[in-house]
Amino acid sequence: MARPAHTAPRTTGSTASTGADVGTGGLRERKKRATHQALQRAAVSLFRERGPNAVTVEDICAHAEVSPRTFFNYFTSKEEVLVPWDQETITNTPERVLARPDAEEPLRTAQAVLGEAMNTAMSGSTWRDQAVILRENPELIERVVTAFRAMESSLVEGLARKTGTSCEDPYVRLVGATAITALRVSVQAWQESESDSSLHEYMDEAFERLHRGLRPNEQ
Amino acid sequence: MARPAHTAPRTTGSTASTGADVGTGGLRERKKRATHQALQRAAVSLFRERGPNAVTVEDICAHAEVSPRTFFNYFTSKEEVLVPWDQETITNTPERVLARPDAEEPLRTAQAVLGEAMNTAMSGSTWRDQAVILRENPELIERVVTAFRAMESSLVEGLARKTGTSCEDPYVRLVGATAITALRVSVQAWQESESDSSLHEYMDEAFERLHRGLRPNEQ
DNA sequence: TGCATTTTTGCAGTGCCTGCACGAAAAGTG
DNA sequence: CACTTTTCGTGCAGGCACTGCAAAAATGCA
Repeated sequence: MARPAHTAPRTTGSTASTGADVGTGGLRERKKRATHQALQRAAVSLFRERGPNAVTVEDICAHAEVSPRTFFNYFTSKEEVLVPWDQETITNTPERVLARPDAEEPLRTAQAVLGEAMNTAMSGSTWRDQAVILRENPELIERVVTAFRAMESSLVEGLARKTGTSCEDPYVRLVGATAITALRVSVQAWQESESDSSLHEYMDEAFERLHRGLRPNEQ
Repeated sequence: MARPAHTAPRTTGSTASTGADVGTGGLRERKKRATHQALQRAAVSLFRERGPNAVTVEDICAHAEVSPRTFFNYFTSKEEVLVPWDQETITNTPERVLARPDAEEPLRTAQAVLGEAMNTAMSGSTWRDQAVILRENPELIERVVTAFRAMESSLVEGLARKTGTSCEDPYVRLVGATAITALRVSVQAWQESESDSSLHEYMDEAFERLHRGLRPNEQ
């Protein structure tokens, strides 16, 4: 049930984005990135082939050519390979919130910051497949939500600092939680639409509705 | 990971509320209710004593005096004992949505129906303890959210029928998801406040903010 | 009482996930 | 280049959640 902090190889500085910055850091850094990526690629690939239920951690590690034990040095659970954001993006969030204009309404700020975050996520090499897996196995969203919650906290922290209140402030919390929810709904709608339209269009629509107090469309 | 339907004893009609209707139905019905309740009580009680991590299914069953196997005839997971709603409440939801005035805005409808649902939940004998457990172990909320998702679906279905659209309609989905989120935030705030004020006050505040487009308090 | 149905239980098994301790690879040091 | 220190990969041993299956017990009904 509860997942305590694991003994993951610490991320010593520098970006940990999957795609970029490949040559940065020492040998160690590079190897860690390689292992992480290998595991993620293997997992996502197998998940798509057979469906997540039919893939064991052992399978993943066989493909990634590491010991099964190693998997849990990088991910706390089997499903964590599906989270769209890296740690960097999450920890960055408060700063990015503070970087927004002072006069901006919190909901708008959240919209903008989450938009940026999704851009980062979508530039990852496995995003497409991840999206397909989540569409075909909606149950998994529950598990992935843990990562969303981390983002929510980060968002709330930023908003709290920006508005000069605390993270426990009900208003700030509500904005954070609602924004994440809007994101979730948008991603889902976007995935189901097999669409040519971009995720951002769905996000804009959702946030616009929120901003209008969720009133029904006057037509 | 994914939790397929389990082989639970079928709930043949009649309410399954923990407290009320104790004498209804045949011996079988009563015994089933008794077992369910015994398991839930035992689990909640042990969770409070030792913390959920230190309680095994075996422990729970020992206290409830049933076989460990039986636990999973009633609950699909260890944490399911913590969900605040019974199946009845969830399946009822679409009807209750339709019973609301035609002119009412969807967000208001959601607020009203969730309010009723929480009243039912709070009348359960284990609610107080459940609330404490969730407060002390916020990680568990993630798991319990599964049940919230079921409620969300039910809510969306009702709203869709009420407004003459489909369950896939983005607006209806957004309202449902947002309402559940507001509920979650409200419950959390209420729990943390050690308060004399009622949950409904927190819910009203949250929904009012939503209705106003999450704009910051003009002061 | 005898038969059909439902629920409980034991058993055996799969697989996630953990702590621990050891060896190897890499980094820092002189 | 040796020498120490840190970090990472790995094997092992084990706990525990959860599942399907089939026998056994309990209940409902004629």
